[in-house]
Amino acid sequence: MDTQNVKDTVRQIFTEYLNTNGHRKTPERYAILDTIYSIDGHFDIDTLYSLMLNQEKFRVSRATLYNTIILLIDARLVIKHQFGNSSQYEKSYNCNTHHHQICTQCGKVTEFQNDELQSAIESTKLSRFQLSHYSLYIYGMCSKCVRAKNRKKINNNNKKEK
Amino acid sequence: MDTQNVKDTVRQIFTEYLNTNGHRKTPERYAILDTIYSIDGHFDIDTLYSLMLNQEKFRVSRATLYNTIILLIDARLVIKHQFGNSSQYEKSYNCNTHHHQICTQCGKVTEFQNDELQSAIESTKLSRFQLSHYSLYIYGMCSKCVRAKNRKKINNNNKKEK
DNA sequence: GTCAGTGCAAACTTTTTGCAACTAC
DNA sequence: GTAGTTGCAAAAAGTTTGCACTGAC
Repeated sequence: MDTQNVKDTVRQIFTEYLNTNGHRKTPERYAILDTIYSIDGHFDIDTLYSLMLNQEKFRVSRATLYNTIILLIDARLVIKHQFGNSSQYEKSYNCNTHHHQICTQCGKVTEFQNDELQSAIESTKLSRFQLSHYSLYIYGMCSKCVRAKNRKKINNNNKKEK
Repeated sequence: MDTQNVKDTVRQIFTEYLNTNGHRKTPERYAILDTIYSIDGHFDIDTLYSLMLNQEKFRVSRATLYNTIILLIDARLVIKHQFGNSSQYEKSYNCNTHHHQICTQCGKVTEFQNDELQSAIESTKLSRFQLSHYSLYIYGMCSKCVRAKNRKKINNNNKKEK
């Protein structure tokens, strides 16, 4: 499915969602949905805000962004992550499921796919719970930080020996 | 292993960690470690702060709590979660691995264990990455919120039909 | 016309930072 | 004695809230 097709489809899904839940169909909401589906990968509210400002298509306030994104999450069109300080968001319709590898030292986030893992998680039986989505965060150190840390340890040992 | 044994062991691990990394062994740090290992389940900085105040054993500032907890995470004695608004922490030595089920409506967090899932995650091969720990968050709606939401939808449909 | 939704600014919460005082080494 | 730590208070960062105005229905 190409980008325009996806955008049309999610707009439809959103319209249905707004109808079903008795919300109004404002231009702000559609502009936000559209912008989000133009972004690849993660973004935070601030990034989205600047992006929409620069586009000059539609100016929306941060408050509206926060409000709308709650609806989009509820409509299953966006998912929310919480690594680092600010919440990160991501479009979720027609996107490959992926997992996240996070370096505890430098904070770098890498995505990876693993079908076995995915099916193991999806086949898990949950009691009294309607699954909507999931996030797997794998924490550790990237090779770069492992090396940096080893150097530091060696320095400390040298100091002690003096 | 009983609680006192665990506390002694983690104190040793922490001492080694502080030595290896050239940090000082302050009484504040050990008091914090001790308090954390008295808590079952999740806690946030504010809870830990009040807890330590009430104990009257040792008064530490929030700044020190933030500083120390970074060391404890690095020493693999504590893990950090980020659901909800504030960061949640949890002791991690000698604890069963568990996964988290989070209701997107009411925010309720339930823990569950699943050995198959655990081994699937732990056997995943990661390139250029030294795994330290991981968190699996499963989002969805708890049975209570599913029912509440259905009632709301029915109400909206009724309104439209009038 | 009505009320949900918006923008703005202020308030609030959580976390970080700068600095003087303290203390582990 | 020195430099890593602490406590405090101020600042920063992210998010929520109150209120007047707007526009979708």
